[in-house]
Amino acid sequence: MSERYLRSIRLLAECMQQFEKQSGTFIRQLGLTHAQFDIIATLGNTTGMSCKELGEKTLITKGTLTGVLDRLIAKELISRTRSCQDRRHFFVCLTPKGEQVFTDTFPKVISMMQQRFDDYDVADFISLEQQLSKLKARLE
Amino acid sequence: MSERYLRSIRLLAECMQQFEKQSGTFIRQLGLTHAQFDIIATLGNTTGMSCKELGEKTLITKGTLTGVLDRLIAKELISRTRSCQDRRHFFVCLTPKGEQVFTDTFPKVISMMQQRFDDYDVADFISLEQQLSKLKARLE
DNA sequence: TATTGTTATACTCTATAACTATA
DNA sequence: TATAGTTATAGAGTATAACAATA
Repeated sequence: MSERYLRSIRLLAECMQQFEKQSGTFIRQLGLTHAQFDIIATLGNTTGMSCKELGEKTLITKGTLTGVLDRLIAKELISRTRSCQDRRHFFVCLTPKGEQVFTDTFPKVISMMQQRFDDYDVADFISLEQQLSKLKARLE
Repeated sequence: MSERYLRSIRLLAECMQQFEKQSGTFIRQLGLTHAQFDIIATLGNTTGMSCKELGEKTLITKGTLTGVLDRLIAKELISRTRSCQDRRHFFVCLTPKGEQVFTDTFPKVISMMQQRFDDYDVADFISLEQQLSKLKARLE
C-alpha cells in the first residue's frame, strides 16, 4: 500500500509543480515573488487578518513575514495597521491597488488554463474535488 | 466552470501545502533545505542524470543549481563528474551516503503518514491516482 | 508570564546575465 | 554557432533567537 501512497503523493507534487511553473511565469511578470503572491491570494476575498493568521495560512514564519509584508507595503499593495482592541495585533489587508491586482490576475490565470479543461465536465470536476478533499483531510 | 477549476486548484495547493508542512519539519531535521531534498528525491532510484535534466525535473534554474549541488557535494551526498562522451555534460548521482539518506528517509515519511490512510483501500488509491494523472496531463 | 510582532544574523534560494569550455 | 555548465550580482526568502510592546 505504501507504494500506492507514494505514487499519489508524487503525482500531487508533479501537478503542483506544473501549476507553479505556469503561474510562476505569470507572477514574475507582475513583479511579484511567489511568497508575495501567496499573501495577495490569501488576503483576496477576505476583509483582512492578523499577521499571525496570515503566517499560519501561508506557512511563512513570523520573522520572514515581516520582511515580505514590508515589501508589499512598499509596493502599496497591502496595509498593516495596529488593532484597536488588542494592540499586540496588526491588521493586514489589501489596498484598493492590491485588490485590483487580485481581481485582475485571477481571471487571466483562469482563462490561460481554462481551455485545457475543455473536455472536463461537471462530473469530472466533482470527482476530482472529492478525491482532493478526502486527501486533504488525511494530510491535516 | 471556472469556479470549479479554481476550487480544485485551491484544494491541490492546500494538499501540497499540508504535505510540505509535515515533510518540511522532517527535512530540516536532516539538515537539508527543500531544494536540497528535492535533488535527493529526484536522484533517488535512478542511476544519475545531467545537470540539465536535474534542472528540468526540479524546476531549479542552472545558475541556482550549481550552488545547490555545491552544498550537497560538501555534505558528501552527491557526486558530480564530467561525462566522457560529451565533456560539456556533468553526471550527477547520489553517493552511498546520499543513497542512505534517501532510503532511510522515505520509509520514515511513509510510516509517519501511512497510519492516516488506514481506511483507504486499493480502489481509493487507484481512483485518486487516476484523477491526479488526468489533471497532470492537462497542466503540462 | 504569555502572546504578537519586530529586529538581527547568517545562510540559502532566486533570476538574470556574462562568461568558459566543449561540440 | 549552439549547448552545458559556472561565476557574479543583487535581491528575496528562510530559520532562529533575542527583543519590545501589549495583555
